[in-house]
Amino acid sequence: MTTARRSSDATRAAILEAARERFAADGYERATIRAIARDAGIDPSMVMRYYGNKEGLFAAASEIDLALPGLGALPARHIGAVLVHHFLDRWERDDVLTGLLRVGVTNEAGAARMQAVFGAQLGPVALGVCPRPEEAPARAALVASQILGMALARYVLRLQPAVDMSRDEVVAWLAPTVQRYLTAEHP
Amino acid sequence: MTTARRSSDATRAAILEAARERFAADGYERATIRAIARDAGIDPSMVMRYYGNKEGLFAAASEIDLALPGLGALPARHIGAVLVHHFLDRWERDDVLTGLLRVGVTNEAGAARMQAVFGAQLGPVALGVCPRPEEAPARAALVASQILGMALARYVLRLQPAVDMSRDEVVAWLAPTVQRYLTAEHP
DNA sequence: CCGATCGGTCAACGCTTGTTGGCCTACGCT
DNA sequence: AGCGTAGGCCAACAAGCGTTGACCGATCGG
Repeated sequence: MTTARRSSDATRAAILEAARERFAADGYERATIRAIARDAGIDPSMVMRYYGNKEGLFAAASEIDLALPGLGALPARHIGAVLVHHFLDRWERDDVLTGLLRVGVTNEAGAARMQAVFGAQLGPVALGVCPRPEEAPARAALVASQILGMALARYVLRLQPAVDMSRDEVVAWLAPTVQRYLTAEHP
Repeated sequence: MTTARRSSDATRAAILEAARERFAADGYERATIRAIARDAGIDPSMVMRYYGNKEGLFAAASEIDLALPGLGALPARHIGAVLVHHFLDRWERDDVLTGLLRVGVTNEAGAARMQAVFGAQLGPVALGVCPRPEEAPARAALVASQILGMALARYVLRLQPAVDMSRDEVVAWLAPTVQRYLTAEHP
């Protein structure tokens, strides 16, 4: 027994998990392929075999589904609270979003991915509830700015007061903001 | 005439300006000392002479004064709008803040600097206008989250709808949010 | 007029990075 | 039993990085 062998898929998954953690913790440049390979318990060259190059690895590692809840059923007045709550959940479940944010700030491809994710997944929600359809993109961007800003302060920069707030407090403060961005009349 | 000589201070300043631009455009790791030196028109070793090492250069390049306006004189009801307007100005005057944000997301020292800047300069403003003094840090963090979030969307990630909004639109949307975070009763 | 000082270059160092290609070996199939 | 193949390692590559120290010429005070 020199080295334990795994199925190809198991190794792929191990690499992906290690990559997600390292991208989230270190950002794109400082998350080295060598470190990721070490975390996954294999040789760096395996990463190249499975994902082509570093960009390809990041592309695979940053695939994400925000899984925003269906909006039709619930009362339109509570949509702000539901949305904020859901985003906090999503952000704390794993570190894919943190990684995406960290990379998106420095890396062109990361920024593009971020645009795509929020555009495609928050856009429809805004379209569904806002008064005039042509305002939907701007309203979605406003919501994104507040959600991303809180995530930035709380999970990335770790501003002390933002970290100390409870989830309920965050929801209580942010929900009315999001609600207004989505449904209020254009000021 | 082989090479034009400058005063020491002029070169220091040239380096600092080049460093600010590169840090803002590329983040900490990709902003290389060699590239900064090239921009400033000198040899990389001069950067070391003047600023010791890369960390020292960044520390010097990220010194910033938010220059928040005095809050005493103006009517307390307009403080949200004034604050948002001022931040947009400050953000667009030069790229120090963009650089600080870009670096703060990946770099420990950058995050610390960001915490210091916003804590020390936004904190007092919150303390001056919020109902209960012990809530000031949390309120300042909330304001920071919205301001930073908009800066992130507009100047770093460049989400299209956020870029397309006029300054007045941004102020109109964000001012009530900031106003509420600072002065409203704890929800 | 001469020597110190100042602004500046040059060449190299040790190291890390992404990436490549060859080789090895255990396993599954026939 | 024997062979192909899949999973994996190893060693090396070229390039780029931060950083160092020796050297050079202009300038300026005595």
